Amino acid sequence: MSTAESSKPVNFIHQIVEKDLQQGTHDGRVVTRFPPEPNGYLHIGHAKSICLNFGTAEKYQGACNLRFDDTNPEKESQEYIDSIIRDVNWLGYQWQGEVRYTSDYFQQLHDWAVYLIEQGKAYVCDLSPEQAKEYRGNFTTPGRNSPFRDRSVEENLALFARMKNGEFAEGSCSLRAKIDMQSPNMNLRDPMIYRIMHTRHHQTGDQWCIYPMYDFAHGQSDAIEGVTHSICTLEFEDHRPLYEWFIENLPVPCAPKQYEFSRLELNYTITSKRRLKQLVDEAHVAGWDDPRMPTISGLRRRGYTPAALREFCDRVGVTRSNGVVDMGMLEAAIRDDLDKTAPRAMCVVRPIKVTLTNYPADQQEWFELPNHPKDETMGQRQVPFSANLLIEEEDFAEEPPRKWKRLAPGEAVRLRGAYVITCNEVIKDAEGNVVELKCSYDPDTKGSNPEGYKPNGVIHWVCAQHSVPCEVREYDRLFTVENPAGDKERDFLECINPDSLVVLNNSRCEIGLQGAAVESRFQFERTGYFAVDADSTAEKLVFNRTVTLRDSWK
RNA sequence: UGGGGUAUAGCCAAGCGGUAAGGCAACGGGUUUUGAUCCCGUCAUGCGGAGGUUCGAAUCCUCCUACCCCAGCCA
Repeated sequence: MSTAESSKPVNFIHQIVEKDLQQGTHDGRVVTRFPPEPNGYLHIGHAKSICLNFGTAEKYQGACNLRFDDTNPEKESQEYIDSIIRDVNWLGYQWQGEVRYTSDYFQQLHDWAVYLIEQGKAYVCDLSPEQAKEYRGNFTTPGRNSPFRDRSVEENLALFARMKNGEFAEGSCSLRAKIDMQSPNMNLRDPMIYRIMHTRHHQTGDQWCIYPMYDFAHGQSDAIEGVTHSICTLEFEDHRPLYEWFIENLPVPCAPKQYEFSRLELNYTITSKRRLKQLVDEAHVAGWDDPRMPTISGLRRRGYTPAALREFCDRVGVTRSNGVVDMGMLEAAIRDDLDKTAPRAMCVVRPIKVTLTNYPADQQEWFELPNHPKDETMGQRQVPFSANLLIEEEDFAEEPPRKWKRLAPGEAVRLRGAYVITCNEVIKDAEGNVVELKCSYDPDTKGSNPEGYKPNGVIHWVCAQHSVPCEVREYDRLFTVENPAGDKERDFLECINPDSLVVLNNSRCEIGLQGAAVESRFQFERTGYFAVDADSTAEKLVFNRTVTLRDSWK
């Protein structure tokens, strides 16, 4: 097979980069940037952008900057900055140099605004927000020129200086680029480039009371940093002509190019910052890092690995078409990773007592089980065994359905890594609930099956005394419908899955898990992948179910 | 409604004029002391629709349709 046949397809952004490299555009440099506004926590959609930007730099020996697009201090905070830095780091990417802020460039941006005024390409407009809206026109009606459009350079310079000096109230005037009020592209109808905002900024304090708009800040910041490929999402497509207008009309050091790709959309969840914030603020979840949240920090706490998230982004691909990715793809990615890397252990989530009537009551033995069925480098572990055991409630059925491969009256199953047992007696409480199973074990089945004998199933178990009490949090998808935010009739909050979290307090895991580190991950055999939650204490381990095992039993 | 985009299987996605990759899901079968993993197989005479160009079209042309984005002093 040739390398061409075996190599993975190259996404359209990478095709552009390769062509640029080939033609020597941007002097052969590849510089990207991940530019979040610090107004919320990063979510799975951002992961796609992070992977694309950092991944592109990595692939082509370029560099990627981390820049906070902090032009609107009203919505931003240091908490968000800290969380974003943490999340990008956790995903395993390293940015070039220091973390950058658009606010680092406020002076330069201001000077360029002055430059535009001097060139007669920007003016101070006294139209109120309402009037400006009216003058802008709409899709079918062209806009009209502002009555302040033809102020002299001198007047504009003076007015802009007074804006900057805090002489005007918010909303009383703004600086606008003089482009084309008739343009079919609304972004070109004399866009606002500076507004007055008497708000303290988390980085620059009270230094400024005028702040640049996104359009005026973004491209120029890219240029300042020497960005070559400015990758953003599709909704900024209409902004590209404006992005280019500023680059062409300002004495910027280089000419970055903007490219757009489609946002990641996942079913059974939401990625709107507004709604995620609402879930947190109204306490529908425990916080931004609640394991049910599609945030990076939530996924991390849920037990997802950076490798799985990166693999997922890779599998999803990069295109310009809007689609909705199935949650199953995300789950497949984490299963693939954890199957290879997570040590196995046994944990009985919903215990039911099993007493071995023919096993000496005072006897105890230890079995040696592999930590991984295929990877012997992961070593072995010791698991204690005695006459008093615990098995999973759902592994016993008084009246087993067809093809049942678990325990039932009169039937035998293997206790994983130990003996084959047979259920002889079912003990119930006053309400008729099964509370204990009296079983007998077969000493000849220790470790392996005798000649010609094979029980029809294998179940997990734990020693009643020598096991560790723990709390298990079974997480499921947060919403019951594919597109929670897509229903005009029903608020997304009404679509929250009432069973998205089930807490079990009587679970017991094998002794070796005692003291397991927060964030360590395990496969609880036959039940799923679990990660140790930060809520764990010395007295009680808390496990989060990351994802169940695939279950093909119907 | 003016402008800008996008349509390939249930979902994501390759393809760039030479006869429809791959992944997820699903469905069969094999191995298995996890109903897991792993392995093998099936899954688009078809590329939003209709015309056209061509020996040959998912790829080029024309028209049509559907969906997404834009009328913040948000990003």
